[in-house]
Amino acid sequence: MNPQTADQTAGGADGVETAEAPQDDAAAEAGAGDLDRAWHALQPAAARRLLIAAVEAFTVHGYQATTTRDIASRAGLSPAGVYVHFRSKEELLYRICLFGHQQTLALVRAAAAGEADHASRLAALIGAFTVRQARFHSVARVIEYDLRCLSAEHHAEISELRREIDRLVRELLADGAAAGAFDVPDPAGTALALLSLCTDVARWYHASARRPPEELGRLYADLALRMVRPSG
Amino acid sequence: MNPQTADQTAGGADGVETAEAPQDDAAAEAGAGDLDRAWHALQPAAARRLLIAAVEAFTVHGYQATTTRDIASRAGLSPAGVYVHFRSKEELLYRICLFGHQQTLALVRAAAAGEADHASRLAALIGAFTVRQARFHSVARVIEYDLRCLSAEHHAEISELRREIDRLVRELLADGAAAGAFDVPDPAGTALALLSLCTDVARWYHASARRPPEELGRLYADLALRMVRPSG
DNA sequence: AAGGCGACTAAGCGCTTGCTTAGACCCGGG
DNA sequence: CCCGGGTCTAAGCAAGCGCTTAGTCGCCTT
Repeated sequence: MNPQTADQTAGGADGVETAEAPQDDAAAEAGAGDLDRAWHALQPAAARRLLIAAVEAFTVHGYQATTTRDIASRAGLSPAGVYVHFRSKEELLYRICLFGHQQTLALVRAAAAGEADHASRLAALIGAFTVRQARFHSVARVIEYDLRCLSAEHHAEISELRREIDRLVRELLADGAAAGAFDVPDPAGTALALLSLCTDVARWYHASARRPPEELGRLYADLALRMVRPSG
Repeated sequence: MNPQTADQTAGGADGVETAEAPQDDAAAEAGAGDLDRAWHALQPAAARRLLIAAVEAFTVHGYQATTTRDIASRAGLSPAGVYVHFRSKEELLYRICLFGHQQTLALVRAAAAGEADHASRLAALIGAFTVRQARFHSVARVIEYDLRCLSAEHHAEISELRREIDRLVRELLADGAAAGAFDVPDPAGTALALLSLCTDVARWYHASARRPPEELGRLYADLALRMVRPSG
């Protein structure tokens, strides 16, 4: 339907600019090797290749504007080859969302569990989530942007995972406040803001961003601590 | 963190739940009266009706999945009626993005200019931006989500406006830090985070959110001040 | 060597898309 | 009363969509 520029800008030092170009692959493939490793559990290989191809295509054009022919050709198959492994285009999206959310939830749980005090737990959680959103920004973008294209049933299932992540953050803030470690007048609102901040990384981050994932993770962890820091 | 098909949530007290339904209009039309007032300058009336109809449709389905027939019928016209006023579907999106960004830029400039000290300026800017993103969440969502569907030329033009907003925030942070009012180790990163926070409101906010725009604005302004507050 | 089975393709079906065309309608000025 | 120009519609075109079908290929088992 439309020509288009591959990424949009948020406005920050990282979000801005990227002159027009690399369009498909330079940006997507930087993470594609990582992704192939991270998703190695997905078998058979042709199915995994299709999922990764779908992530690339969805990231660039969005779910709705991506054709199954595009996905198939990125995976080196004919158009009909997709349907050997997946029932429909929507199932590709569903598998991406499901696996992506499961991995994120596991990561966030582990990060929060590995620390002793409330502040370290919050910093670890926000930092780990941010790093993941940046490193796997292609997957993250599909997961965050194209959620609404899922069928009602699949959407409900994924929403459950998202609520679980939300619950984790909110409880951490409430516990920290109860223990006197945090000053949080509005725990629900603050949890919302923190997750929103991490989520939105998927929108503006791109492979050539000048800020590496780890540095962004440290920045966001610091900002999170500032948001809950007692004032005195 | 998420309910249903029509809109998605980020996860907080506001984002969650809204049982499945009103889909098209109940949610969109709450703000549509506001929008008709806010966009009254756009003439002729049929063109404005089409733009508002396009905002509604794009918000619900996204630009790519919206048909020109849907837009036309929401505006009470036949499919061909669109092309009397606009060259193409993309021009509708462009006009929405252009007008929306111009209004946001003007609002943000005015908010920052109306205050004396650095902290008040920051709070006013973030608060005003947040309130606008929440109140006109339909427009905001189109503007933030569907940017990439613009033609390369139009995309570049809108990006210029976005960079201007970014510059405003970054300079405010730098000035405040120079004057000793703020503690900001990473002004560019913090500006990015602040704008990202406001931008993302468009993703999760919906008309029936339990938190009214003004309350969210106060929360976000407070969080912004906490992010830059000197630690002593 | 024969048979069976999953992976894959060439071709194409039915449908929807953005947009065009030819013409009907409305309304104010002569 | 007629005309001219802007507004709008009914009908439809070419292109592209998701997905199916019928059949081929190549590997594994026996």
